[in-house]
Amino acid sequence: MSAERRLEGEAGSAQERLRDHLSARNLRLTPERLLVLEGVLTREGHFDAEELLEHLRRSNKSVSRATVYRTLDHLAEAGLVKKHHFQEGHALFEHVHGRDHHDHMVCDRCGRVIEFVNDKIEALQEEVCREHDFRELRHVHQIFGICSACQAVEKRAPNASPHHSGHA
Amino acid sequence: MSAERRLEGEAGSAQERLRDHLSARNLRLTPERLLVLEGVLTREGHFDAEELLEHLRRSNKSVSRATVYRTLDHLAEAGLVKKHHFQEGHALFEHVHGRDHHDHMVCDRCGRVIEFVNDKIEALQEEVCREHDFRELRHVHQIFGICSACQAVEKRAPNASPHHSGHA
DNA sequence: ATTCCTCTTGAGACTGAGTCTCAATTTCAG
DNA sequence: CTGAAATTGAGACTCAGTCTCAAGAGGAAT
Ligand SMILES: [Zn+2]
Ligand SMILES: [Zn+2]
Ligand SMILES: [Zn+2]
Ligand SMILES: [Zn+2]
Repeated sequence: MSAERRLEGEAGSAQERLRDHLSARNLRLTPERLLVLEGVLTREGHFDAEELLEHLRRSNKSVSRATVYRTLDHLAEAGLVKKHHFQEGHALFEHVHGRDHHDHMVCDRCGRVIEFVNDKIEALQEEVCREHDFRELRHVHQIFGICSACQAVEKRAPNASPHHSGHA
Repeated sequence: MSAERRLEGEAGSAQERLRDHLSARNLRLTPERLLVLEGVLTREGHFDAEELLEHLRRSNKSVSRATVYRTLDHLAEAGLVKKHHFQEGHALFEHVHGRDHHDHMVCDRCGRVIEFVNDKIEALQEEVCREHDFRELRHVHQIFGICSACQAVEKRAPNASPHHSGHA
């Protein structure tokens, strides 16, 4: 299974990174934290904490809710996952270990997520921060609108929408 | 007082816009909704719902919590305010009637909000959308990090934070 | 192995923003 | 006026996330 392979392929260095992050703070790499890391690495796209918790329970790798939340924060600090507050009352995570930075376009109709990177925008952002003596730690850049497919559908049937399943 | 003047100066058209928005949906422009609108227009910068509620109570223009939240959503739909989810569990509003578009930098330490506009970034965004045949309706561009003041504090006392009262 | 100190865990209580319910009230078109 | 439909407020409720704290590791030093 590809998730398993991915885990094997990358787990070594992700674990290493987590271990380094923790030990630098006199924290310990516990079995529970490893279970959460493993769970995170096998999730695709954007997921929330409860979803991860449920996934761990189903796979008989149960970890308490408190530990999941606590560990996700550690992983975020270690730069292994990103935590987004896209909508209210619902933080979403994505694992970013070994992935390049990217931003998102989100279709209001079907929910499709398109990733994009634009080096010029990234550079201009840095410039803006410099101008304000602001030390950037991260950014959220999302463009909402209607994707190509939904525009086509609208043109032909001004009502229906090609319901794109699950968040990407 | 400038807040009063501002209110008089703009209230007419803001009310008008709200009335139009509501009547188009068979909703009513009630005294309560007007109180909330008035409160919103006199707030500076970014504020949260509880702050507004408290403000209304202090000015003897009390409106229930439910109505404040409900009305803020109407105002957002009418394009009179913007609702931001900078941090989790804490929506911030700003009134945008008659204001130009801008994006935000948010300090992780003290919560200060700095507004910025960069025409080049805006243009590049349009370009990215064109490339993907994506029709933009709106965007969220937030840069998180450490503001100038908090950087200074950190340098001198690596712990404390200049708890910035009331978000800017 | 034993000690000792610190970190970690999990169950569940708790918090706080925001929503919902519903009876009483207001609005407004007819 | 009158009545249907919208609105309100008090407070119960939800839900994500945090906190508490007693019990359970980890691990360094002896
Ligand atoms: Zn970016
Ligand atoms: Zn779409
Ligand atoms: Zn912008
Ligand atoms: Zn600051």
